[in-house]
Amino acid sequence: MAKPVVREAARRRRRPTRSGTVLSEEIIVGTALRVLREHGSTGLTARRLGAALGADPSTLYRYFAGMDDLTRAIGDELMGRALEGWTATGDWRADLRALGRAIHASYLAHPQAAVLTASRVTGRPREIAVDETILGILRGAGLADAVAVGVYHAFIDQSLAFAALDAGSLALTEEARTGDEEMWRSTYARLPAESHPNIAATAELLARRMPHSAYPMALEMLLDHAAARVARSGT
Amino acid sequence: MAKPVVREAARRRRRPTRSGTVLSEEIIVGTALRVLREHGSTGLTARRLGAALGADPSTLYRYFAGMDDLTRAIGDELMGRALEGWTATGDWRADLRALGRAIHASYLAHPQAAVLTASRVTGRPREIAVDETILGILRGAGLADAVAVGVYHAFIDQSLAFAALDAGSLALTEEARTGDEEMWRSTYARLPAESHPNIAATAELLARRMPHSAYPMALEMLLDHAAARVARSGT
DNA sequence: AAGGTAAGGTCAACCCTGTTGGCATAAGAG
DNA sequence: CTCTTATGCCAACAGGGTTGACCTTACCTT
Repeated sequence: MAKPVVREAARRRRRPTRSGTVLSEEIIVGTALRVLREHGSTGLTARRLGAALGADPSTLYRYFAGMDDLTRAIGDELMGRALEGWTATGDWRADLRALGRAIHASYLAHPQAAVLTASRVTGRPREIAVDETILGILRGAGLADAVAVGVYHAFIDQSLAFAALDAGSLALTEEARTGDEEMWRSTYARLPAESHPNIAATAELLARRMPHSAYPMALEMLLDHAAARVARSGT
Repeated sequence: MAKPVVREAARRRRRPTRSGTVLSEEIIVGTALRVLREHGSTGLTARRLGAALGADPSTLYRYFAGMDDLTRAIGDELMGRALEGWTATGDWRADLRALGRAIHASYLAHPQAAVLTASRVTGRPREIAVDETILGILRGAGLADAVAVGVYHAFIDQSLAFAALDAGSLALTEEARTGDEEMWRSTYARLPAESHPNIAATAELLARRMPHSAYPMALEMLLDHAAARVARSGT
């Protein structure tokens, strides 16, 4: 690595780019989110981001080790925003539900960015803060460590996995205006009842439900499971 | 599109490539799976696949509209394999559990391919066959259509979402031998107890559990939920 | 069996991508 | 005020998907 990246905290000199803007990790990540929204999940390129920042593409390598490193920073930003829009109440079940929805919503607020990042563990500070919070809620509810870790694992993986999946269709819909509901109606509703009796019988219900996320339902299932464990540990 | 793709069924002439092999969608998809396994989830390129097939990269465009189209065909292949390794017994709960595990296992058998495809709905024939099967199991169990569609939605999305997530770490581990468990131990176990008391208290449990999939647990939660609905509908 | 049609393999070229080494310049330390 | 060096810029590299033109040969028709 000929050009070692300087940590944001240790950054001293702030030299403006040719177009006048002064860069920072924060500004770069924010601009990357905008570029992703405008150009789709595959539209974030070093050249395009450089142009959006008014800087040479290679300048990015002064702030991130590569596009992959930048991608993880974007993911951490979404995690951070999820935690910002959440406050503890003391009711573990309500808190966990709210946190799950906050994570899901934070990623879905930037579907194109979520597609890139949601299926990756970043190991960055704000993701770790979320993990700490979840474990705190579960242990605070009275679950034994082993059980808390199990529920935590299912919770975070489920939240991220659904965020990635749901963001995928959302981003796709916005990129190519195919209309997902239309796809369901056009593809699935046309299947003959002889070969696909079950799809044919439920085509209308499918078309109405599939464009929406199954995450809320999965989240409630997880909360039910956790509640059962909490009740058992209480006796 | 100057070169319209000929549907596989309508393909008449089978002209061997320069190196002698005769192409087909099946051979291309199979070779793509091999290339993915050998070169990682980002290692499937038109040029590399062409070389592996002993054909010019542009030949691929006679069979698929583009790399994206090929990607969806790969995903459908994995779905097809999942359904092949599954047989109905008549016990809805056992059948659904087995099918979920078959889907999950089929994708994880090709982690690099799964990363590319699991977060996408292909709308291709074998994916539709899986959907039809799931709905058949649930309706056969006696669930009302609206409930069956809801459980189906959660089931298929959960299975695909976890497949994508789990494949991600699996593919990553195989690509860059970083060792995911090591990452957990090195990053999370080092956090000071003052700032991260809950992670610190459960670090060992986390390191042991996080490298494994949370899908089995999530699947059982879904089956419990479905069983409750079946019981209610029976009364 | 001969001939025509076009499917399908090949080639060269296009513009895109991430990334890097060398260079220029100005910010901030002393 | 000077010096160091962080930081922005430039040019270039290898490799990516994709396409239009070309050629060859498998197959259908006669």
